[in-house]
Amino acid sequence: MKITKQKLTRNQEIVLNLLENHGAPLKAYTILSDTQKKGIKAPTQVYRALDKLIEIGKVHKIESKNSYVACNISNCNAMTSTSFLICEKCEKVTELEKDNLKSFFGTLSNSVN
Amino acid sequence: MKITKQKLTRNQEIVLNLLENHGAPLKAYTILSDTQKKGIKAPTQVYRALDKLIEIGKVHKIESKNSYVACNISNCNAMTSTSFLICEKCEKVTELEKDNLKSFFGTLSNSVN
DNA sequence: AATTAAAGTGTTATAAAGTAACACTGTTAT
DNA sequence: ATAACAGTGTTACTTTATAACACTTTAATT
Repeated sequence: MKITKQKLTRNQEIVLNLLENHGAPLKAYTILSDTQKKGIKAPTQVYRALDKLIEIGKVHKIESKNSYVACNISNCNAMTSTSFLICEKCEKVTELEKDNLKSFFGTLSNSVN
Repeated sequence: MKITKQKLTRNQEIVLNLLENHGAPLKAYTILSDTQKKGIKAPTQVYRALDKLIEIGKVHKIESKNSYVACNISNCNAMTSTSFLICEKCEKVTELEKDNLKSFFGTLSNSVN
């Protein structure tokens, strides 16, 4: 069975499509204004869609930028342990494959408690 | 020569002392209300102090929590490459020594460009 | 010592980011 | 079919952070 967007609702799909087409992080209010022609009218609608997309791992939030980006890792099913390299000159964002990161932090967290 | 707080200004010291005494992350507006008895009256004053303290490495921002915490690494002089383990149950925050992290990401970023 | 540059201060106002609440609608799932 | 649940649209609001401006302090320079 291939992985599709079928279970996404209208608003969720609008937001995800925008993020995927854009290919770089966007701010919530930019998403709002870029989707108003499609019928999204209030911040709440954007944030609700983002929350769901983040929950299912399709979108990640880049905390340090208050921005949201479509996951570009194929067959991504990790909702957590994401991280990004952000170029301080050109702002280019690169998502890291998370498995190695997860084990990296996993080891550390064991040694801490 | 020992490392002191001498070069900090009044507001910077008020904010740093609060964070150090508290020993856990605080939000900017909590810092504001907790320092009003000491004369700090507006968000700007808190953010300015935080900016400086972050710049010199005495304080780190925890982006995912919009919170600020005093650096607890002795002789810290790293302004970047900090990271934290945050317990999802008790919210306990543990700062990681950054050298290993820095090299971890350093290797990755070389392989990405 | 007088002057100037740089950093910091106090203040008011405002922008940006995110959430609460409520009535309603569509979609499964027994 | 009807209950349970997730999603919608809407208004209002809270939280987080910054802009702008006039003024003061500190240290460095001639």
